[in-house]
Order: sequence, then C-alpha cells, then structure tokens
Amino acid sequence: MPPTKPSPKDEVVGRYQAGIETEARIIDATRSLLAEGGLEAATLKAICDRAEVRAGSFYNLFGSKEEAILQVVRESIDAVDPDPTHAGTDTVDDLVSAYIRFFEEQPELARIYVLAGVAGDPSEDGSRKQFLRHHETRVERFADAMVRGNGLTPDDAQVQAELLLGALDGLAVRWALDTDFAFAAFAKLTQERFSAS
Amino acid sequence: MPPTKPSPKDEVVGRYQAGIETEARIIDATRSLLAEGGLEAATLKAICDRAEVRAGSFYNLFGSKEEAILQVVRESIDAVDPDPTHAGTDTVDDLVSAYIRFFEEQPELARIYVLAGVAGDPSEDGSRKQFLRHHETRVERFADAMVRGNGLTPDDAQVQAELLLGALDGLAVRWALDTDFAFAAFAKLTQERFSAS
DNA sequence: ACACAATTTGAGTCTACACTCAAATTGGAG
DNA sequence: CTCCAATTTGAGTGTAGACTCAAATTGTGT
Repeated sequence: MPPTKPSPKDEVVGRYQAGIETEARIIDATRSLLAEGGLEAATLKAICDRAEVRAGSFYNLFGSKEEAILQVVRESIDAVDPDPTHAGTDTVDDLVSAYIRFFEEQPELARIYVLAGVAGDPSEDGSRKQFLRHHETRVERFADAMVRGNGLTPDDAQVQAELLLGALDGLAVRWALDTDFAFAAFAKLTQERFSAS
Repeated sequence: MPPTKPSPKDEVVGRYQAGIETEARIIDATRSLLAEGGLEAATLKAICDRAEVRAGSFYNLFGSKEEAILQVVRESIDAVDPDPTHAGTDTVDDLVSAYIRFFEEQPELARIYVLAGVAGDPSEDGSRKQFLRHHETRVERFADAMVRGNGLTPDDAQVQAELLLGALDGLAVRWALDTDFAFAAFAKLTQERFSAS
C-alpha cells in the first residue's frame, strides 16, 4: 500500500453539482451493500454497478475503496449519537441506549465497525487507529456522564467507563456472532452493574 | 465454496512417518507465521516455504488453508485450558486466569480467534459456528464454576457467566486494538464485579 | 462561443492468492 | 525384490478484485 496518497477530494477545487451527486450515489450504494451483505458484498464492481458509475469515477472521488467504507461507518455512528453537538448533557443511560440502538439498527455496519478494530495490520495507521481514537473519545463521554450523574471522581469514572464500554463491546461481539442473543437486555444488566457507585 | 469436501486426512488409511512429520512441520509453520504476522502473513506460499513443502503436499494433508489455521487456533486454546479433562474442579478464578493467559501469551492468535468470530459469512458454517459453539461451552464452564463456588442457582449463574465472559471478550477486543491497555488488571476488576453474589 | 476545469468512461493492468493434478518418488509389508 | 499405497513435486490454472489512465464528454464563467 503506497504511503497515503492524498485522496483526490482533498485538493481544494471548484466542484460541479454532478460530482457531488455522484459522490452521494456512491456512498448510498456502499451503505446499502454493506447493510445487505457485509464487507464481502461491497466489492468495487458491486459499488460501481449499483451507483451506476464506472470505476474511474469512483477513483476520481475516493482515494481507495476503504476510504468510502470508513466514511459510511463513521456517518452511521454519528447518526445515532444522542448528543451530536457535544453539549455535555447526555446521561449514561442515553449513551448506553445509543450504543444499543446502533447495534440493533445497523447490524452489518456494527459488525464492520468491530471488524475494523480487530482486523488489519497493526502497523499501518488505517482503520485500526481510527477505531481506537473513536473508542477513546467515547470513553471520555461515558466518564463525563458518570461524573455528572453519579458524582464519581474523574479517575474512578475513567476506570468505570472503560469497564462498562469494554463489557458492552464484548456483548456486541457476542451478538454479532449470534443475532438471537438478547443484546439489549444484557447491556442493560451490565449498565446497572457498573453505574452503581 | 464447494459444499464441504471431506479433507484428505479424514479417510482412514495407513500413514507413513514421513507424512506425519510433514503435517507437524506445516502446523508449526502456520503457527509461527500467525504469531508473527497474523492472518495476513499466513499465505499458502509462506506456509509451504517455511515448512519446506510444495503446495501439493499441503493439500494432500489439509482440505484447505483455513482448516490448518483453525487447527492451530484450537490447539492454542486447549494449551491454556486449566482443566483439560473437564473434571469440573476449576474455579472462576482459574477460568479467568486462563483467559487472561491466552491473550497475553498468544496475542496474534487471540486476535485471530476474535476475528474468526466476527468475520466471515454468517451463512456458511465455518469458523463462525465453531467459535459460537466454543463460546457456549465456555459459558457453561463459567456457570458451573459459579454454581460450585458462589452457590448461585443455575439460572442466575448462566446469566452472570454470560455477562462476565461478554465483558472479558470486550476487554480483549479493546486490548487487541491497543496492546498497551492493561488487560489483566481490568479483567480482574470485572471479575470482582460479577463474582460478588 | 470559447476556454478550461470538472467529470466520466471503459478497457485494460497488475497482482496476489488459493487450489489442482498427472507424473515421479519413496516407504514398507510380504 | 516387488508391488502398491503413501507421499511429494512443481508447473500450472483460475479467479477475483483493486486500481490506472488517456481520451472523450460535460458544465460554467466570461
């Protein structure tokens, strides 16, 4: 893999409406393919076919296939954020609920999200690092909510948040394995365990 | 993928020493490659080169590459089992310790283990189903240990075991993401949370 | 209309695998 | 020694899938 060639879009340029619409069509196609058949289904050919675009157009807009996929995953996560503006008003309950909602509403995307974290070469700073950064900000938000809501000290809250989020991730993996697993119920039980001071 | 052609080894036959040694060399090669560079590194070519064998010999012994990899992962898990004979004498503490040991001693294999669960087509009954079955027997053993040690009712123990193991899996994923994460310490904290009646 | 940038096309290219098989070689039982 | 089964070889085969690029086309400001 070549050392992070800047993606075409990064260059600041005037854009035509056509290009913007094509980009949207590609993202839509990628999202629906991922949702239907997971990573396996989202081949370049499949994406281009569904978006009614030839490969060259794809690469005019995205630096790589992975770039488009990561964008879809990121957007999906944001879509269920209980407090997108980071106003700091969300409770632990809000956060856990949002987490549950993400996994229930976007099963395949959730699976890809987990996958992105576990898979991939540790050395390259692709999806792995991004996943980690995202995890850390999430821990922060859980910890903040715990300080506000349960009156924990920041240090304690940090540990509790890490434990709670870790446990939720584990249940999510368990659920990704077997969608009959009662994820939401177990998640709530876990929340109770860790929210009690 | 063809519908599960029986692997050559399944046929009951007389075996020569040569073949047995070759098989061992292939498994060793696979294990060391996985440990060093994860799934990515374990290509057929790499395995055969390291085992000093040509591709044909590999397929004389294994039905597919995946078969060899799964065997390695299975053996690694068994290697840290605190109670291989299933005598039912292991405590929750033993089980948690074994779990921690597996992740600390075999980081790459642990990663592959998790990956095998999350990745792959849900429809095919390959690594995914196997992972799930393994998970379920593990939950059983945790639950049994809880009944013996903490005097829980079987039903309660089942739920607690699922929660504890789920939480441990989550921390493992967290650690797979960033090996600086103090997995063992958090795992112990989690154990305390869930072992308290 | 013109110029120039943005966009699109589509026919490749390149590569990295997993896997096959007919023929050669080797091991050992009788 | 002889024969047959077990094993090994290695040169393919086949495929799938990401990515490229020069040339054609389209959009827009002037």
